Amino acid sequence: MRKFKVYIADDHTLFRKAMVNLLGSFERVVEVKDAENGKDLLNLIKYDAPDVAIVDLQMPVMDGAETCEQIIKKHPEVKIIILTMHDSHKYILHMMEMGVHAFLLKNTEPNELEKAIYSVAEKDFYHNDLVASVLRKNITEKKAGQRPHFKHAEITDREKEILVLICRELTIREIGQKLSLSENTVRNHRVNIMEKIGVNNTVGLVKYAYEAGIVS
Amino acid sequence: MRKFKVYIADDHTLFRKAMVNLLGSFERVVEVKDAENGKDLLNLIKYDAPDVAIVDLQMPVMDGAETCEQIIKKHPEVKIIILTMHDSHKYILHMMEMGVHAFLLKNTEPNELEKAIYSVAEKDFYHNDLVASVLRKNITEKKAGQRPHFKHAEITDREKEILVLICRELTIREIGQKLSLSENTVRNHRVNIMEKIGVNNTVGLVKYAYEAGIVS
DNA sequence: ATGAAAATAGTACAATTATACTACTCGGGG
DNA sequence: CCCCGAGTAGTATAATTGTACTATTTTCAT
Repeated sequence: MRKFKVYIADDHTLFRKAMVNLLGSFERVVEVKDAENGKDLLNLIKYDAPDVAIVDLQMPVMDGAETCEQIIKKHPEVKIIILTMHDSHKYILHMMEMGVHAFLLKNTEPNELEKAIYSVAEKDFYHNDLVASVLRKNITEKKAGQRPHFKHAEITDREKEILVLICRELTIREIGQKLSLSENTVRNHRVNIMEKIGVNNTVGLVKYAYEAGIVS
Repeated sequence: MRKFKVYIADDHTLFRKAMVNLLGSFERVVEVKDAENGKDLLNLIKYDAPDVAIVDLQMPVMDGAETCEQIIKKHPEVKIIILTMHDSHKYILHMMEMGVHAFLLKNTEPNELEKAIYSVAEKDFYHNDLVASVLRKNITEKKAGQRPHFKHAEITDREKEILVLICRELTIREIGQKLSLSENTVRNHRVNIMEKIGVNNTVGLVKYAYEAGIVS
């Protein structure tokens, strides 16, 4: 029976440490290390690669998506399990395309996590209801053929910067002043973000920022 | 050396179960029970009261604030520790007034949680940096005397209902239609919410909803 | 039964956001 | 060398939100 090395990245220390405990109690897990953000996780991996990396989607410093992209590029042998609070279909699809190996909500049972670890380590993928529903939704939406298919374009650094300021309750004008930009430019960035993430008002922007871990 | 019974309420099963593990490993904790929301926690307490209840501020069904209010009213002997992801000064002050015994961010170290448990169980309160900063801020704001002092009024059920719909990206008009209300009424509720929580635009509303656990 | 809080509805105007375009510059990859 | 995406800036208009009030009815607790 193979045993596995597992690393976990999450910015909430209490959750992370508690998870380290839990993971350590799994029979086929032999070693657990933890990191408080994506950057630290990458450093750990560079030094000594694990079988499985568990990554919180919501993290500051380097968010889950970027972290996974790096891991997949530099260490394709490491299997990735994404943990997320919100079942945000948007990224899940995007990250499946990137090659992530499993998605779990933070309200799953510990034994499902255990199954998922063994599954990704041995069979490359863990297929659960969450993933199934995302795939199904994707199919039906394609059939309906409504929107221009949803650009899975990443939002750029500049756009992210502006999104952060929007979430600090600044108006377009104030953001323009702060960044020494024309209000029109800021407005354009804002519109571009909204198009990329597929929303059409401020509420959608803020929700995205929360769910992507760009704020708090 | 007294030993303590500790209950925890959190809607994220993985976090909760991991915490049960962690709590069980503390020397002076003899019994741990968990509930996935405020209602269940109250039932547990009614049946057999613990020394300390750890409550997540962000929960559906019955949110942290309401849960604490009930516990304090019906079981004043139970000490309460609030766990929160966001260091939202707003509620912390409000909940301190209610009589909650400690506040911890989810990114504190496990041993701080352990200290906090023993402190609230024996000395009624655990004073940390988070609490200190809230108190300091409260003092300075009072001195500055800017806003009409910030009503710590609870938002009502109707207001909460409307806030939820706002967070579903409905406009005032759509909410009015959905609830069979005049747009003006919805607008008024919206304004009242904003005043109560001390924000002045949509972004603030959505952030509050997230931080209070009213959405996702 | 009486006062307070909550819920309802209104008017009017200011400010901001949302939509829909065009257009120029710059740097990097094919 | 040329194209493309990112970043910048603009115009114009519609829609929605934000502010500031008044006012009536309902509901609930003392």
